[in-house]
Amino acid sequence: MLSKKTKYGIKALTFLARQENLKPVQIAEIAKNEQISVKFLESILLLLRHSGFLGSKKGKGGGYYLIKDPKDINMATVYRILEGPIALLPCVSHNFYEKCDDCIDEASCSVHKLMTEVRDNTLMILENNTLADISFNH
Amino acid sequence: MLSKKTKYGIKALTFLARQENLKPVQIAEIAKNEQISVKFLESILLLLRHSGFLGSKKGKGGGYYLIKDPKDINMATVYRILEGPIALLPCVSHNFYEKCDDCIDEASCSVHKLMTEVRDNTLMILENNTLADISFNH
DNA sequence: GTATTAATCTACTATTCCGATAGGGTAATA
DNA sequence: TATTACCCTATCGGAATAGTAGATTAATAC
Repeated sequence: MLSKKTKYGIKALTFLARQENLKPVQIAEIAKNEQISVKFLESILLLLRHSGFLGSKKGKGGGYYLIKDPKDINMATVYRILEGPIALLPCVSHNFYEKCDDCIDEASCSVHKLMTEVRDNTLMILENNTLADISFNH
Repeated sequence: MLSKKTKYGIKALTFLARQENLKPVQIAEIAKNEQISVKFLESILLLLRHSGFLGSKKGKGGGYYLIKDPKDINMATVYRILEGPIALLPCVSHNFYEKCDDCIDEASCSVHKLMTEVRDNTLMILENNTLADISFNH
């Protein structure tokens, strides 16, 4: 299951992508529109800023804004930053690989086989979607 | 991430599918071969029995055995019983649907849109795989 | 230069779930 | 009738999630 952190993060990015101008949007405004706890959203936006998606401006008229074109924001990257591994098992993950304690041979592991297939497909979908793709109807 | 319950459950089903005869296999034997805690596996096998995949025999020479042909055991069904919803969000799930508290309109929700695509694909893969498919090389 | 605004940072808390464990009960078989 | 092995209930520590609180810092407006 997707964590609320990821869900809220994607919603916030979408909200910013849908802004008509590039003026900073306050945390409180995003939180109100997307029904998210202000403080929780705060920590998510900070993470997205540190990850290079958002810029921020302090003081009056401040807030957060996208520093990349939504067309250039890949949802696989966003997913990995907010949620973590795309794979459902560490032994199937590219970026977060870990060997199973209980598994002697990955090649003969039925779970590994099935989850690799799921992973490959999910990754393909996330990589083929940008923030622009999911934010606008076309 | 996949729970150990699901991982162990699938491994146990695979172990039983790979048996050459249909004699009951003891919990302890499966647990030893797959490196699973006996007591934890016990609860998983019980669930799989209640769900109609396994039969059991008590007393000496007892144990668990498949009561379906591995070709007829669909991995989507297994996944739903062990892990729960296939969808990453309740609002995207067919079998476990729940409306989001924070979401006013699903049609315009970017997360909903993306996760629906992921779900459809994952479901397709799980439905196209049987226990036989993942247990044997062909 | 002072007040206001809004992001930043640190720390804490309540709740839930997971994985595992313990121990006795019950039914089938030899 | 003794043994084997499944069946059932209860519990528990640890980790993660989601949210909360409060103080700090930086930018802007007057």
